[in-house]
Amino acid sequence: MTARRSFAPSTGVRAEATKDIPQATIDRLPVYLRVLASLVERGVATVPSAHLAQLAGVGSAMLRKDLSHLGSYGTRGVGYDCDFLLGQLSGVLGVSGRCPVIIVGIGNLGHALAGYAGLRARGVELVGLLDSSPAVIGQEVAGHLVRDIADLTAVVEEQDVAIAVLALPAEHAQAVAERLVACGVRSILNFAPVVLRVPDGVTVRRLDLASELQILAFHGQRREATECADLDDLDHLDDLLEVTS
Amino acid sequence: MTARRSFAPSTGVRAEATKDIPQATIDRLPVYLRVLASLVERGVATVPSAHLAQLAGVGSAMLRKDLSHLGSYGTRGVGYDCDFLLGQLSGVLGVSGRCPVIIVGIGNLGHALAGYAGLRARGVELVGLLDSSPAVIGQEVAGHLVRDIADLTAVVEEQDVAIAVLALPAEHAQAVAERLVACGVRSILNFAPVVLRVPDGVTVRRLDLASELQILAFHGQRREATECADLDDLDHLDDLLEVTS
DNA sequence: CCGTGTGAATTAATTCACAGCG
DNA sequence: CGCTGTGAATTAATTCACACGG
Repeated sequence: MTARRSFAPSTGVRAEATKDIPQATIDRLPVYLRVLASLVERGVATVPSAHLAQLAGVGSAMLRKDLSHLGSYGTRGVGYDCDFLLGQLSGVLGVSGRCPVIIVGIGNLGHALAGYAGLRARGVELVGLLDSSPAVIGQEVAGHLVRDIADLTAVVEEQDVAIAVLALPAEHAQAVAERLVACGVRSILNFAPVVLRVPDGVTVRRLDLASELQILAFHGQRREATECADLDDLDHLDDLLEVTS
Repeated sequence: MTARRSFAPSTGVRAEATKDIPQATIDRLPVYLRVLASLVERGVATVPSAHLAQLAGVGSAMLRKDLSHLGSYGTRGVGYDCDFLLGQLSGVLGVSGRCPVIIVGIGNLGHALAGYAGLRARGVELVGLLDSSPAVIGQEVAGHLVRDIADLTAVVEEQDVAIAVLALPAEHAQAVAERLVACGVRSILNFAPVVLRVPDGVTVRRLDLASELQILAFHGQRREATECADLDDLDHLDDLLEVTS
């Protein structure tokens, strides 16, 4: 057992709320964070909720409600201090300190994920790549040496890994997930198209290309159906006729 | 303008409901679909909601409520016919007919996505790869020739493309999205970390690695916080003590 | 004034609990 | 008798609308 992750971040954001923040809000914070980062980079000092909301693609009321769950960080009549809010959001999300991530499974997808340069800028640090295939072990990918999955425990403890990304075939995902949990990893991002069974207290998020496409297929289909219905609905003509009046 | 997507799928599932199905339900259908496929493959004929729910990682009440939005497809005292339900779900999602997809941006990620073999089995068909870089155009990737993005309109019309996957750098995503919309594509899966601005009637889903990791970071952090609180809460000892009693 | 923060109202999603069918 | 389908109850999320501070 090595030192657990550095306990309290430097910023003044701490236990405060962190609890009872709605999940739906949490899901949107990364978007706000990214938009803020781009504003700061462009030298914008302060931004009103309406503008920030527009950039994030949400309504301004919702944005204000979301932020109100973290505290009162705005100035009435002005808006939010970009720099300050950026720091607050980072703190709440837990990416203001060290946030070490490993990728397990260095196939096509693992390769691509490892090569995604934007991670560091967004507060998470890639600290290890693991695979079981001798064909990959020992290779260097994105500046990291691919290690044997047999070394999993060692890597997790050395680096105090917080999150593991699973980018491996569906049939191995459950077994690897169990090993991760046994090593103490409690957050898993699963790219394999299976539902992982994990004990309480472990958080899993699943990202599945095919599922997303199927959901989009539904919307596409529904749209065609309602378009058909619209042909019966001649109100559209009013818009055209008003031009002549 | 070429023939629009084949109008009505062969199955008896059609306009029926399709409307007023809650979004949260739609988001879960792909999971049910995959679990059912695996049951059918294993020769299971019929499955009760409790079992199906367990495999899908949801509560049985929710599963039944979800299915009830599509119709009454179960048999009381028995459960659901796997084969039949599979067909119904495919129909509702719109993957029982042709569902042609293109990938725009054949970098590391696009490569990996193109190579994902599971798509066909899940009802969507990869029909084209596009990129703007001469270094990639003309190469064969996953059995498809990479075409010039200048041919976008041609490809979309030839193949009657329903969905486009964006796997390109953030700075190009908005421009390409606009071109897609102009070509008539109304469903976009966006892997770039930007919020796309699209007209009403176009559906965009965003998949962002960094955002997902940040959300997991939040949960990891919150867990540590509550664990600390638990140190004050000595009830755990009861469990240990009971062994001796 | 302008824009935040927030109660109150609305709408969506989940869970409960049980009537009723095979 | 077991399991579906569903109203009713609960809980979560979103939107409204406006009081209040800078």
